[in-house]
Amino acid sequence: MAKERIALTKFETEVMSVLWRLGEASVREVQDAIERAEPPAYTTVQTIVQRLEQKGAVRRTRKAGNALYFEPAITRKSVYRRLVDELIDLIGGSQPLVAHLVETGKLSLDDLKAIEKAAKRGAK
Amino acid sequence: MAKERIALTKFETEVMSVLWRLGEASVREVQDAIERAEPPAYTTVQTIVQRLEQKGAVRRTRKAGNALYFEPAITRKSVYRRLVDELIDLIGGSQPLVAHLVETGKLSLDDLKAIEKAAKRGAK
DNA sequence: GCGGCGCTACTACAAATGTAGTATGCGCGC
DNA sequence: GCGCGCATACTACATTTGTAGTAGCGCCGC
Repeated sequence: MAKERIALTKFETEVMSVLWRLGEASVREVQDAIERAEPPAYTTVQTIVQRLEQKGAVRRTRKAGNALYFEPAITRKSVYRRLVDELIDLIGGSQPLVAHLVETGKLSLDDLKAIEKAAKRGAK
Repeated sequence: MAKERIALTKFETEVMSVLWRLGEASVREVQDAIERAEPPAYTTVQTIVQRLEQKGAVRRTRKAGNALYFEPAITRKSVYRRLVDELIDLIGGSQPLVAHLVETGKLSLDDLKAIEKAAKRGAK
């Protein structure tokens, strides 16, 4: 389902997050879903969605009233993978990354155990 | 050692990586240390280093010949923390992040165990 | 059927970022 | 002690990104 060599900016990624969460949304709905101190103007969100459309990251699904609805055209996982890969590359390995998480208290040993268990079950 | 609310771009972060690795380096050395298909021009690297200096991320240490040497003025950890935090925020938690790593094969169960062990020892 | 309102399409623009050129200065080797 | 060459300081510029305004069209309600 697509090669997905699409680079997304921060804000674009944020919009994608909303779409992944909602499955489908109008520009208005995306704007409403973004929580910010200073919320972006409607047209700002619109521009981002348009850019995403040009990049092939979202596609139009339907029209309700005169509003268009959009859905993601790339998977959450593919985008995460890209971001995570970059970070791993920078930090120098996934193990150091996780070690960093533990060190800085972002992740507890219990968390690790939970993940292990889930992984074992999932891998079956 | 500094509040370190410094935002770094991708390229800037790359340069910082070199400096953390080398401890101290001239612009020329940084340029040489960057591996790229198309290596950046000397002055390009120079510009980045200058911007880093303005941001307070690096500082001059000494002069050898007529070349300046620079060293990091912010810690690797503080930058990592920032990047990791952003990613966690986006993905929605550190646990999902690690889960993603395991799922996509970036991290094995053995890695997890190793990290756990190390953490236990370290935390003592 | 028509008017208003919301939505889209298009345009604009400032700041950040990546990339590099030019002018000039200074140190080292001869 | 002088000039060559590398390094610096300054300037420049295209692109990307964030942010938003405006013009105009098409639905829906009346």
